[in-house]
Amino acid sequence: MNKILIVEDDLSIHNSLDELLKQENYITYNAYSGSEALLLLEKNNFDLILLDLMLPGTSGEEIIKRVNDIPIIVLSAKVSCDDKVNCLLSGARDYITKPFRNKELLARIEVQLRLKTNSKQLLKYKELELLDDSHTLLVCQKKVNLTKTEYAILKQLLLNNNQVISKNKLLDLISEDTLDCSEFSLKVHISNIRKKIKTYTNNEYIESIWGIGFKIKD
Amino acid sequence: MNKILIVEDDLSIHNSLDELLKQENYITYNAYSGSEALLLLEKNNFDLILLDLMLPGTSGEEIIKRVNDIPIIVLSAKVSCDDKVNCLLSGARDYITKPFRNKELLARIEVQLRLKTNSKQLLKYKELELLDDSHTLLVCQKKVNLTKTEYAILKQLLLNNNQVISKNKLLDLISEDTLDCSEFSLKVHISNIRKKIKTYTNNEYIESIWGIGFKIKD
DNA sequence: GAAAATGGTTAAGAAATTGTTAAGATTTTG
DNA sequence: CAAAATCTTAACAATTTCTTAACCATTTTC
Repeated sequence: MNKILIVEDDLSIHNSLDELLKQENYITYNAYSGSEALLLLEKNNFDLILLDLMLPGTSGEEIIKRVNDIPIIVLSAKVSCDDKVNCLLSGARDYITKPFRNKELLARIEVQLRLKTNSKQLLKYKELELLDDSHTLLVCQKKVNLTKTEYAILKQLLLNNNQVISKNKLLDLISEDTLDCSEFSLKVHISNIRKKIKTYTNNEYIESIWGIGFKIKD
Repeated sequence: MNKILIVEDDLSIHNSLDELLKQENYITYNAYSGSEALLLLEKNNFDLILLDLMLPGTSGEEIIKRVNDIPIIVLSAKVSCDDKVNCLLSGARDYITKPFRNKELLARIEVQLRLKTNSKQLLKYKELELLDDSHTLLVCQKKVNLTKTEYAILKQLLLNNNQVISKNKLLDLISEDTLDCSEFSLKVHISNIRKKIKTYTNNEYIESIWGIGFKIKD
């Protein structure tokens, strides 16, 4: 679920952008002036900013200088080479001149967001996503809190996707992260993981192989 | 010293690109066909690829699919939206239509190379801002004094924004700034930082990941 | 089809980790 | 050197997680 901030004062452009992005399942935030954008930037963590240059309040160029760690795509009617070069050199990642094709905008947005997620280590399977560096599980893009042991178990199952892991092997694999885990508690943990996954989807993910162990359902 | 591979079969365009880049102190490598490009890619480690689409031998589109870890800027006479979208979605970082201004090309090259080197993030997150020189923290623009150790801890957490840092790793990271910090005192410091942040905002910023460590809340 | 074995769920208490506070030790500053 | 600031330690409280155990469901075996 990527969060995109739209900074644009022209209402009709702003609304059509907003609609377009929502159709693509982005979460949009709306600023109609430069100063409003700066306020939102203080409260939220965005994945991308779409930025008009000619804004009431703080100018787009000013915002580029203030923002450092969030990719910015400039959307501007200014077609001059100098404007482009200025923005790109002062920190913008891309510069698209109006009018533009929606498909191209979406593709260029994808490029920037791809860079973010590419650097992250993740285990993905259908609706499940395990973000290793933030130690979180996303089920249908929604955060689910797992305990240390639950996380370790699910990680091993996903690592050995579609392969059966015996209970003993599983216990062995997670033994670095947790001590004293027995077969008794393993089944409780599995049950708890299933319950947590079930809060956001009806699909079963952990399959029991009778007498042997568990695997991720194909 | 950045190494750029130019993949272009038109001799006059190729040569003028080569000259332009050399003037800017880039090291250029030259491929005049797709297959030649692939050969060079096997032997060398480039920082950037400038890629024409219509090539003898392997096509530009094919090369985009083969290359994964090197930023590609497509330079093409194809102006259609579909061509752009195709390239961008299949892995290119940028797409410039011919003819183009040299200055714009150079700026867009800078953007891609900047991403490589500019991995350090600014220490600003939502309502928090760390002023690196004066050892102060701004919470909602208000000054808060941090001690040396507190500053070091928060700095490491913000540098690894939204990523879990184990307690041991954290202690290791701050060991340059402070000696003898144990897990016992770490939790006291975290508690004190939280208390200080709380004087100006009700938002939680430092999250505990049970059994592992801490991270900045998303 | 009944008995035995395995798997699933639940709840409660045990165990481990984290949070808070205060006091004394240490370091820094004037 | 004394005062102030900072850091560490330790004790206790609060919280989260883990294990145990009982009970029920399902599958296998005989």
